[in-house]
Amino acid sequence: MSTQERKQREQAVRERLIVATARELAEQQGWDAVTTRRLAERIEYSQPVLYSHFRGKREIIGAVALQGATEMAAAMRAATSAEDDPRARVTALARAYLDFAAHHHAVYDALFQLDGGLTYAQEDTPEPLKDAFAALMESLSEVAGDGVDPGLFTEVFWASLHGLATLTRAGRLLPEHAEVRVRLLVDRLAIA
Amino acid sequence: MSTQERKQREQAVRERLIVATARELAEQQGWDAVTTRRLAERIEYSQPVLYSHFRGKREIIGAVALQGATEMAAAMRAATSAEDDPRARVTALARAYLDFAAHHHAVYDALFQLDGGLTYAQEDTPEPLKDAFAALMESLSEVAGDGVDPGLFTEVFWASLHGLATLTRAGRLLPEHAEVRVRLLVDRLAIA
DNA sequence: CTCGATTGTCTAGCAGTGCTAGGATCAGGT
DNA sequence: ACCTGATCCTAGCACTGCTAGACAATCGAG
Repeated sequence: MSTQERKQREQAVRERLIVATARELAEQQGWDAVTTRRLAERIEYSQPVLYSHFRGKREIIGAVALQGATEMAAAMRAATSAEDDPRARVTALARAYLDFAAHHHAVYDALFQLDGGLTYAQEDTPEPLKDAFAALMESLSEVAGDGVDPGLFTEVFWASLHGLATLTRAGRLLPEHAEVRVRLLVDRLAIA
Repeated sequence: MSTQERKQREQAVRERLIVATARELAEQQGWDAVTTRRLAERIEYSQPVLYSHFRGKREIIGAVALQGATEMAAAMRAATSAEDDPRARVTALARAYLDFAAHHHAVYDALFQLDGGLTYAQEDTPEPLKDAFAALMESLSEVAGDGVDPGLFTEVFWASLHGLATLTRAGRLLPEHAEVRVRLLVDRLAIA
C-alpha cells in the first residue's frame, strides 16, 4: 500500500513539474518554444514521459490554462475588494484584467488564444473557468443597468477587454493610450 | 523586351494564384492545413517556387490579409451607406464587421490573429489596413461624443467588436445572443 | 532470498513541418 | 547551332508531435 501511495505522490509531483515548466518556458520564450523535446529536457525525463501524464501538448496547455484561470480570478477579486464605489470597482477590475493579460502572456494565450481542449460556456466547463467568469460578473452585475441580463453584460464587457488585450499585444494598438481607453470603456459601458 | 514583359505578366498571374489558393485552402480547412507542400501541389508547382514569390509562409499570410482588408473595408462601407441615421449606421457597421469575421475565418485570422509580418498603427502600415481602419472611423467618429478623440473611440469600439468576434469563434461565447450583444454594445458606446 | 511479472522509462523511429542548396532543363540572343 | 542565364525540381536539412518496442528496475509470491 505504502509504496503505491508513494508512487502516486511522485507522479503528482512530476505532473506539477511538467505544468510549471511548460508555463515557465512559454512565459520566457512563447508557446512556440514549448516543444515536447525541450520540455522533456527541462524536466530531465524523456519525451514519452509527458504522454503518461497528458494526452498531448494540448492537454498541457489546458492544464496551464486552468491554473492561470484560478490566479486570474484571484487577481481580479483582490483588485476589486479594495474599492468601495461600484464604478471604481469596475475600473479596478478592467485594469487588473489588462494587467494580467500584459504580464502573463503565456497563461493568457493558454486561456483565450490557444486550443487547450477545454470547453467554455457550457455545463461541463471546468470549475476554474466558471469561477473566473464569476469573478468578472461579481463586479459587473452591479453596473449592468436596468433590464440588462448581468451575464450578457459581462460577456460584452469581457469581450471588450479581451479585444483590447489581444490587439494591444499583437501590435494592432499602441500601448500609449491604454489608460484612456479603459476609462472610455468603463465610462460608457458601466451604468453607475 | 516583349518576352520580358510576358514573363513578368506570368509571374504576376502565378503570384495571384498562390494567394488565392492559399486563401481558398485556409477557408476550407483552416490555416493549419495550408502547408507549403499542399499549397505547392495545388498550384501545380514545386515548393521552392513559392519562395521565389514570397519570403516564406508569413508573407503569404500577409498577402491574404491585405487582400482581405480591402474587401472588409468595402463590405463595411456598403453596409453603412444604406443607413441614414448615425446610430443605425454604427449598428450596420457592427453587424457587417461581425458577419465578415464569421464568414471569412481565414481572412480574419490572417488580418488579426496570425503573424503576417505586417505593421499596424504606424506610418509604414500598408494602405489597405489604414483604409480598413478609416472605414471604421468614418461611421464611428459621428458617435464618439464630445471631447473624445475619434481615433481613440474607434480603437475601443473596434477592440470590442474584435473581442466578440474572436471569443464567439473560439467557442468562448455562445452565438445565440450575438444580436443582443451588438445592440447592447452600440447602445452604450455610441452617443447619438 | 530468489524468481517471474509488472511497471516504468528510454531509444529509435514515423510522418509531417518550413525552408534551401545544387543540379538539370529549357528558352533567348548571337 | 551554340552558349548563357534564368527557371524549376529533386533531395535534403533540422525541426515538430507522437508512438512502438526494447530494456531495466522494482515488486510480490514462493
